[in-house]
Amino acid sequence: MKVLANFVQKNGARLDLSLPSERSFTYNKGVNKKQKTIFHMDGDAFFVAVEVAKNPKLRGLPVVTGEEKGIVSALSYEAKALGVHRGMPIFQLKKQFPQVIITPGDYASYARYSTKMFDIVRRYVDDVEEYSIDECFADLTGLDKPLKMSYREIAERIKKEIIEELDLSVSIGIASTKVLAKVASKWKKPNGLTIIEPENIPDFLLNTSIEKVWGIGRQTTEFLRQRGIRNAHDFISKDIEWIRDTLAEPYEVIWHELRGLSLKEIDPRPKTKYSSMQRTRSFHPATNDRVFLLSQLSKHIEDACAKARHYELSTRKFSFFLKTRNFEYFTYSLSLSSPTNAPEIFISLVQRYFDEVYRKGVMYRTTGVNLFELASTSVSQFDLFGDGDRAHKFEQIHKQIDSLEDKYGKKVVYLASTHHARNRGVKGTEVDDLDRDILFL
DNA sequence: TCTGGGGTCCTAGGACCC
DNA sequence: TCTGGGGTCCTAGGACCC
Repeated sequence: MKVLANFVQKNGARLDLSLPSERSFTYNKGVNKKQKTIFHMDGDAFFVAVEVAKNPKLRGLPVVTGEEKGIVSALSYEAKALGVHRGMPIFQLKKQFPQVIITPGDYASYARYSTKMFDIVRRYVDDVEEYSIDECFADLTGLDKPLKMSYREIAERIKKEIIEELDLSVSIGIASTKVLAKVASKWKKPNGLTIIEPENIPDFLLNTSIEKVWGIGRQTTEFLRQRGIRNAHDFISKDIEWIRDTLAEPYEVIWHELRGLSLKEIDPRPKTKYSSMQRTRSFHPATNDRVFLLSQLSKHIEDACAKARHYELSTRKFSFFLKTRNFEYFTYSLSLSSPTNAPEIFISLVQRYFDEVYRKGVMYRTTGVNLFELASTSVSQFDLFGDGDRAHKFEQIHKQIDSLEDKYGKKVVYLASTHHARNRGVKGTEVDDLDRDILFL
């Protein structure tokens, strides 16, 4: 039995394994004064819904997206009703459910619809936190007066406008905290609107199993279940001291939020900056081909660096990893003397240290790279003494290539070390590709 | 020399999310 | 359910310092 690392230090002798004896919970009235009204909205089967909005002939049919990934990444309610589930391999889907319509993901469209959907919310409230492509939070506190509508009416208007203008349906939850608003929006799906009033918190939580709570995942669910905590109400019935002594700090925040005390702020700042970027790819069958694996890593670095340059971000820190057929990770982390976003620098390091993680007899299923601690590329960060000079030259070259590619379309130019990965499985195209592409390094 | 008590900074890796 | 890809945040513990 694996114990969650976060718990290791604290779950010594003093565990209380008993069930909470009292199942009644009284809402803390002191909190009422600063009662907030938090709104959470969640797109219903969003990716697939956009496919249907683009092509209404698909309405009412079992549809999934994710063809290019090889697994079902989103599915319509009709597909779900058949027994299709997220993560199901496409080949298996085809065999088992030949009637299901499979589409490739069209992320540009999803992003467009997402923006439009959030803009409708912004007609009513200025500060909207775009939590993911199909989910947002907003603080509606006090808006009922100036808008001369109840909170329910505001939510109904938003739903109506999204359906009429975008042909999409959403589910909305309203409660006094973000965690509760998430519980509410999940309560009825699709096309739901659920409001949790403070006095109804216990009822909702008694019917919310612990793993459904935002922030409580598989490991913590298992840990809590062993201690008799099955639903969210069991969780909030524990003393705060018990939570503090047994779990890590984020769970204390969840405990308060579930009781109605708002601690998680709405953060409306646009997420244009990334603090890390990663690129990974799995393949099957698993392989031990050293050249192939290196070439995959090269491609990942090239792609991640292209994105980093697009956002004008650089870093000194990066890592690469191989994942074995048995899902074991072997990671190698590196620090440079100065930040860069030139792939040549990272690739030469991967080539140098690859054998620190690679083993001859082992079969690998995934490769990946991670750039982290990304920061704005600053003009004045020349490193005249170290590797920075070399990196700087490459950065200049890439700047030129990037602007060329913007003009003439994507990926005309790529690194020679990536060639193998980009042409895998396409037979008889090698010569053509060499003709068309400019290779360097 | 077999031995402190503390602070800070960094890293690796885990858990979680969609 | 034999498991894709892209993120964020947290924390224990080591390194280093006085």
